[in-house]
Amino acid sequence: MSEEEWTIPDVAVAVDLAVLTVRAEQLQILLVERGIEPFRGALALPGGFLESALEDIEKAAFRELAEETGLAPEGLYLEQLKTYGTPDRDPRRRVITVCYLAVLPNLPTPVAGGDADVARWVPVETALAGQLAFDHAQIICDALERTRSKLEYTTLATAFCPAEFTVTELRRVYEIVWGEQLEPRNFHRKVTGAEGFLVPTGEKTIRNGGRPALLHRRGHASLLHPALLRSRGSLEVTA
Amino acid sequence: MSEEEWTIPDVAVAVDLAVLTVRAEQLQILLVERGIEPFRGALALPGGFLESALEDIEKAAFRELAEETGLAPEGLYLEQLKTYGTPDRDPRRRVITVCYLAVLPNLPTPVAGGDADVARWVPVETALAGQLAFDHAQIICDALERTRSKLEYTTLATAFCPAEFTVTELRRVYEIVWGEQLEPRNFHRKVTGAEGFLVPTGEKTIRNGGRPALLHRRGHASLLHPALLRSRGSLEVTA
DNA sequence: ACAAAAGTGTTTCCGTTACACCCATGA
DNA sequence: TCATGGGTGTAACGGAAACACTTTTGT
Repeated sequence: MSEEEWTIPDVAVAVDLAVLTVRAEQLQILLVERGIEPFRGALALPGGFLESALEDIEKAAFRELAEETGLAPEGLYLEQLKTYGTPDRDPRRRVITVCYLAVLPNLPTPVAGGDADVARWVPVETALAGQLAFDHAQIICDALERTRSKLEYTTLATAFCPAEFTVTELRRVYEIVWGEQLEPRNFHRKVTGAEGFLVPTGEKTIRNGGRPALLHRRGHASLLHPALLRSRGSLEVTA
Repeated sequence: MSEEEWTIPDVAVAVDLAVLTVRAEQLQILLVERGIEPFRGALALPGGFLESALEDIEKAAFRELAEETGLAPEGLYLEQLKTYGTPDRDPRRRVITVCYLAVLPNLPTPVAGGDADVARWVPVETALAGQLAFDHAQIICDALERTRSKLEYTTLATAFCPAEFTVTELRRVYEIVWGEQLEPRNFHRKVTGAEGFLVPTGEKTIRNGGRPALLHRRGHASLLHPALLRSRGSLEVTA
């Protein structure tokens, strides 16, 4: 913090959200269609400016999420992703936006409620292929890489699942987010053997057909050790 | 980005720096002594407000670093750490600060030059034991954990070293940052075998006494795979 | 010759990979 | 009884940990 305190530049602070879920066997992201310029008609991340000079940033993220989606934090995972502040990222004025990454289970209530303009789920692949507002394509890429990476060394994958889920459903999350197949046997051994990852409920489900599968809840662990690594065909630089 | 664009709350945007280096066999951090209230006399991270509404955040980080330390980016590593914006973190007004993590080699020029008030290197342990301004203790903890973690799966450790260094010097970086001893033989095999981590210069040095050691430069790789993991006695939650 | 630090070989251990088969249910 | 998905055992492989000895310099 500098000692001098002259003029405070006129900078607007916003919060944007990259909300991910797995729906219809695809990784999808929550996007809104912009109703005004710039980028009118383009898809954008849900978000908005701080409501007051006293609103906490993370609280603002929760608020925006609730406003845009009508979602209460039921099994919600939220973490700060990164702050984007290139001077020209918004043509109207200087805006820096603190972005959050959120992960939700697939919701029975699609995205109703709230004052949601036109918030809707879009497959990530589709989103990145089209025109996105501002630098939101970059933000989505960063959110994607963060998510893929966190699946390796944390228990984040369970945030994509409902409160009770089967090992196979969890494996599908990994496969869909990473875009690669995993050995069912090895995956099963790994996740059931990892201390604090899963807690068997004792119940069974036949919702996927075939032999009934044991149901599990998330365990208390948030870190996974040793990690569950994806095959290194896709070694990109994040650092 | 929200559709509404009413009043923009009056929020000041600052940049703070957690600058780390290894000096005197210790992990040290660059701190300044505050000359004004609040927290007058306390140690704080170097940083300051954006200079204009058009200054890029990362550029501001570089500028503050140069101003406070007189350092030109010579082998400098800089990455965004996290943004801190609790409403009450600064008693004067609402300030959100985008924090950066920087890593430097041990400098011959301690921290002279510039308009540095009283910027000086402080062992991290000492810093955390004392009174720090604002939420800077938390920021330093986050910087520490990020650094320790990045040593595992990236080549960040070389940023602590001068342009040319020995394998043992690199190992000392790991040992000091992680606070644990490493097997010299296994470490040597690992880092010399890792594709793109080190490039032998062919030169030797006797600066550490004993048998002359081969000198190396940083290689092109920024990711380390497989990772070089610390022993899991200290499993803390970051997620 | 000796002290000091750098460099090398090998065995053991643990976790992952790559396999094929049996089990429990609904149709 | 068959189709569908769930669950298990094991051998081979690869990287990491744990170990002691040789090499090259200065003194």
